[in-house]
Amino acid sequence: MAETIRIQDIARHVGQEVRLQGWLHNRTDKGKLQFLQVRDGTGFVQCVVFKKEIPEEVFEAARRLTQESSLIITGVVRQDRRAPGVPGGYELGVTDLQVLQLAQDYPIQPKEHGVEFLMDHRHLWVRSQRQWAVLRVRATVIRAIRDWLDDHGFVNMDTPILTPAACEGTTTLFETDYFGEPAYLAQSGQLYNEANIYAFGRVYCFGPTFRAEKSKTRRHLTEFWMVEPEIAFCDLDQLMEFEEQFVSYIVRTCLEERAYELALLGRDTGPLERVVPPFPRISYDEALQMLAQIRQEMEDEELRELLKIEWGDDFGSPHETELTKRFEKPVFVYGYPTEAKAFYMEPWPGRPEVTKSVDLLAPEGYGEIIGGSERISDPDLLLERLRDWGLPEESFGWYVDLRRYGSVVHSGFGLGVERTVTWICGLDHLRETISFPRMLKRVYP
RNA sequence: UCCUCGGUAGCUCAAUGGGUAGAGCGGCCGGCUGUUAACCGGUUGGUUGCAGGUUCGAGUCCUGCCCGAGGAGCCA
Repeated sequence: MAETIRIQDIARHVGQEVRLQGWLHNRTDKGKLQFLQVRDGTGFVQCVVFKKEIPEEVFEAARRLTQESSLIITGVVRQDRRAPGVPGGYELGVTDLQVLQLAQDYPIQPKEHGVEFLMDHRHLWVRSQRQWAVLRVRATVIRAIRDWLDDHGFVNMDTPILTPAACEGTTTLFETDYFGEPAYLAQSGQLYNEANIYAFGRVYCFGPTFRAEKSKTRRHLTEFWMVEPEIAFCDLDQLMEFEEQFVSYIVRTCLEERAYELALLGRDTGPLERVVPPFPRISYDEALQMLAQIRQEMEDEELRELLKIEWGDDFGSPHETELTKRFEKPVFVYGYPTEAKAFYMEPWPGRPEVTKSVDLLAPEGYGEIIGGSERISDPDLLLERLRDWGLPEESFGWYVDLRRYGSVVHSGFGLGVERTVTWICGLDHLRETISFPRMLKRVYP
């Protein structure tokens, strides 16, 4: 009996009779000649059925196949540059076909659909080529993240998802019942990993993060994945070096391993090829000057209004988008105003109104994919900040403790997986970068 | 929460100034030996988001509501 192979390995079987197990993705019927596009999870391949080459009942079975029917198909692999698929250029000259289930009325057609319809059918939409490509890039991004960190001395140290209070005390949290007490779904593991670095030096947590913000934009999910490395004996400059090496590795891995997928998505990989260290670094103050300049040259009245900003304000999406359009690589913006950032950030030496914080903005208008900072290492300063921010000292007792027993300079950052995948894939909305997105108006399916 | 746009066949959309709701795709039947979202012929298909109002007559005008999309704020 013919060997069962996977489509991704098809190039190694030219001239052999093989079996594929999969689903009918699409078809073209030319009468006595049929083209079946079959997918098996690892790729897409064209299977060609000639009436005169196979028994009548097999030809009839092929003729009656419907979109998404499950099947086992046997045939001889041959090279043909006309054959579409991933990898393209190979097709199967069908000799036998076994239909496992004939699908009825599959709702998603190979044509344009609206977002609402597709999201209602997300459980089926993931089968389509674009979604398949995006989600495979995501898997590669995640593996690249772990590989790089594991190879650079980081210890994976996952942190609790059920937490007693806001880590940063600002954004809205999802509340849940914890045996009669309120508990909240984590929005960051950072504070816990600031404890873990004192045991392991370099650590990272990687998991889902929850924000109950009523954000209704193309760059927000209520449940998203974030990797948060935290590093002992690391200041802001060293942090930026980590970040640019890290991000460059992720991008390069996708270029090397997901070339088919990026091509299928129509991604221009030119801008991604340029993602190599060092990345440009500008201060918040310089960024404000650039924005002022951009505003002056801006013809669009409405956009000019949106780009208004005063010293002390954090950037909004329009600011990030316009800034990053001016750079060919991801760009670091460091030194944000203290009042716009979290309580735990180390003040700039000699400028208490500025923090040793840094965001990494992805180019081509994509904007923030990383937020990070050097953390306060002095216990008295930290206590002062807790008071200034109006946070309950007793809740942060353990956190202040970390500054009492061998405190060291340390830094860390959080990278948003979905935003990174959106950028690498060149998408205009991050909802396609996770298999079942959770958004303001979406918890089904 | 605010601003803008939208909701008509399974899907994507059309329908003059208020006058019998239509096309493509899909499905079904038939044809075709190189298709790439094939093509050709036939056929099937509707509580126009919901409720009320104006009118001889409402997909179209008015009021309220529901749902979705894009953006702002907030953030990764």
